[in-house]
Amino acid sequence: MKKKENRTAFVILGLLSHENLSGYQLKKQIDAGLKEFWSAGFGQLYPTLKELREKGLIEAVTEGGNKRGLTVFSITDAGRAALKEWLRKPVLQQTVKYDILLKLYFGAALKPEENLVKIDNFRKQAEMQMEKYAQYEQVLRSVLDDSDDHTYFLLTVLFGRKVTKATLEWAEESRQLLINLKKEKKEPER
Amino acid sequence: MKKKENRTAFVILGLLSHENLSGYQLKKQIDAGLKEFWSAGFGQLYPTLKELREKGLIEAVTEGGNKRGLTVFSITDAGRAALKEWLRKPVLQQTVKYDILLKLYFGAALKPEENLVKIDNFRKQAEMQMEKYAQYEQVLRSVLDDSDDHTYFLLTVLFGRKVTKATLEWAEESRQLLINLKKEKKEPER
DNA sequence: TGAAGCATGTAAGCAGTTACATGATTTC
DNA sequence: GAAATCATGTAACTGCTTACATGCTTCA
Repeated sequence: MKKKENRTAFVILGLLSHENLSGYQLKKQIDAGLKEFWSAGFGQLYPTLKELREKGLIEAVTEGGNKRGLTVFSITDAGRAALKEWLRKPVLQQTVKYDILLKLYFGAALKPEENLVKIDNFRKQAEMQMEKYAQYEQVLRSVLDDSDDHTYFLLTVLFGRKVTKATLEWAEESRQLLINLKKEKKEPER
Repeated sequence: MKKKENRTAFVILGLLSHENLSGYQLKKQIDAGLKEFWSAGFGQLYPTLKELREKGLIEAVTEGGNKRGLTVFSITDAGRAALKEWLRKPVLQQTVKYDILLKLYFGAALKPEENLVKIDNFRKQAEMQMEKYAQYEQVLRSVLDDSDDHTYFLLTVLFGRKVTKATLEWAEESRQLLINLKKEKKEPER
């Protein structure tokens, strides 16, 4: 049976390639830097850490005199090799599952008004997202020359910004289409 | 324990609200009309159909004189009610997991050239996508007044088109950023 | 002293994927 | 007669989420 790649394992390896971290700190890093396109719970993180350790891809280092149970991990040479191998594998096209599109596809079962509310909520979320991206971008551009990493971080932020902006435009266009649908119902067949 | 909503079940209910279908036909409909934002395998479909039947949300009808084992399903009133209830539930913001962003986030571990190839492959896929969306859009606009459904189908196509176009712009901008990174390496610190 | 945050972990369960098995029908 | 497609289903597994358990530290 073809083994699926556990992407969480590679996210851990990737973050540990930047700096040594504990499980808890990994979670925080993911929530801070990757939350727009990745998420991970403790229930996934801790077992994966254990697995990576057994495979010799990471080690527990517990630096700074073992302050109450904090287990800090570092990546091994084998870990770095595994990370690079994964990074080099071509990215397969994947179906991105959007709940909003799923519900709109069957939208004719509801009134246009109800779908308009859905689109409006989506728009509001996207607007809040845009503000965050603008902040991220500003910060990253100001430290862009400090490290190659920053350019790559910026790429992911730019992606989010562009895509979110596109969804805002879509929301406006969709609003118009649904308003037209409403009008046709009021004055049918002309 | 809070029960997760089995979205595949609602996709089935949604499609059956349009017309009666067998498991095999459902798979084909999903691959044809929803594949840009949803996918489902037989291993998920058949057990879910069984479950929906046990709950009384769908019925086996086997119309047209039972031609060799073809089991056609229809939605019940209870099924329609369940579908509407789900459609009305607000859509929660979800993390959309993009493998390409994950890999680019850790891109500094590779050479800029390798990441450029990644972005270029992504761009090519997006370009092919765009052609499909253009075709879908043309067809749907020509039959827009035939059914309310078509407006809602069009919304999902427009979403795909806008977002894909945004990713194309992003690919171009990203290319430039990585080319700059390459140049800086050749003439460092000036 | 009590809340918030730090820190690690387990158990249960669901969604979804992959591979496999089986056989009928259609088409070249 | 072979290949492609139609058609249904099961078994095994993985990835991930949710809920729960536990205890320490910091700070108002």
